Amino acid sequence: MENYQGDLADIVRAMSGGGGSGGFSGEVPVPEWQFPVDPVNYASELVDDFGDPFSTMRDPLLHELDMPSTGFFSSNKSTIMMTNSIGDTATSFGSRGGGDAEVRRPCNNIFSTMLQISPNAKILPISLCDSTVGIKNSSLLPKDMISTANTSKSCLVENSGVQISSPRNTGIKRRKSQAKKVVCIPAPAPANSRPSTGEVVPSDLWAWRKYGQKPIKGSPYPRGYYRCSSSKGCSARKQVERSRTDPNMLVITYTSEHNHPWPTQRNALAGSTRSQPPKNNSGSKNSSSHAQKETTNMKEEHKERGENTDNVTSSIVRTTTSGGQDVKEEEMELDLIHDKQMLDMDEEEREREREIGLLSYRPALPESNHDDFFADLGEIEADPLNLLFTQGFSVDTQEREGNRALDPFTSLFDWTPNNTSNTSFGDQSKRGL
DNA sequence: CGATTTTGACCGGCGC
DNA sequence: GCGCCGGTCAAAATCG
Repeated sequence: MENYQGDLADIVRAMSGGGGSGGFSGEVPVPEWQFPVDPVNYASELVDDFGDPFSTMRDPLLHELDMPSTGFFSSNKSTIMMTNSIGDTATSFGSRGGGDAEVRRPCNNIFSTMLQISPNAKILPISLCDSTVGIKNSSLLPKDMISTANTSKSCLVENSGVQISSPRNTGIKRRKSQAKKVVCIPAPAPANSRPSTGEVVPSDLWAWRKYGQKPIKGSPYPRGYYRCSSSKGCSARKQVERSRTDPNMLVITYTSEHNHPWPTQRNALAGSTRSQPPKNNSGSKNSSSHAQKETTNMKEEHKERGENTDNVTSSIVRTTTSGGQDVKEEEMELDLIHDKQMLDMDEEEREREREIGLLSYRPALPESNHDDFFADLGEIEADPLNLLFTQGFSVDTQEREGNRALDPFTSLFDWTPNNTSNTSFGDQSKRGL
């Protein structure tokens, strides 16, 4: 296994090549099956229009996820993208029986696994979460990529845990009868990078102000509560927590809608404007807070277990719900499906799933690079990532240039060295413009 | 000085 | 009714 810089290079190459116009396309042979369909046209199929109450919300992050030419993420509630950690092997998972999932393209990039579910498919996330099912149904998936499936699975299951499985949550949701949208993304930074808060949240164009943090029962990781500060009176909120099953993933739950357009200036800090913990611990607040303990413990735990906390994986699922009763029914149904799938496994399969769950994918990383991965990422940002986000994504560069003024995400991904103050993943200490 | 984070306290729903 | 728990409030600290 290569180190992460190498992996990232692969990722960039793969994505560029996959996009068909990337600068790296000539460097690495890209299998023809990587993009059997035109990415733009393909992505256009993913435009969500299923009556999703959030379809008009246009959350920048989610809009980002919709970026057609990137194939980066998909917020389509009927589409789940699973990616692996190295971007060199991929497959697509179908739901159990393969009936609901239409494998549109096996792909070979960082966002390697993408599948589109028929809008008619009633059961979405859980069935897709079942990595074992995917493995069973996939002849393309090497055994060593099982953990990749698990990474996604963990996330998706986490989604189910956040939004679906918890009876307590169901009560709360029913009480509030609020539509929620759950997004699972790879944690942009290892948990130990911000000891005081535990999380670095990928910023979007909204300005989020953190108004609370709570330890969540059953999860070693606290949950942060953010509200939109772009506009007074905006009721948009989000909750950010690290997936308890996959600490590499962040689960972001969006609640309510923005009642205002996107900020014209990017001052969004995604709830984390300070990259550095307080230098002076002698303040009235004890810096060795619960969150810090948690994240520190998590770091050490991962080290002990030899886990790579910097897994470059991503998985997105958007689950849109509205109305308490529907939510409850959906939750129950999904739980039943998942339980049934578990029951359907033979013992060996269950054992394998348990192993997967415990032993997530572990690329062999030089220990010295472990903690500094995202620092390294920042270093190479001006290189492949810059190319990635300023060029490599552009299947239709001219069109995107033309839309630049209208598309906040062109600036979001504009990680040019001269624009590092706007970078979100690596450095969130910078305030707004 | 304004914006933001931190964090303990408080509130309200739910289950027992 | 009580306790648990998630969500929110708000004062103090911090940062640029």
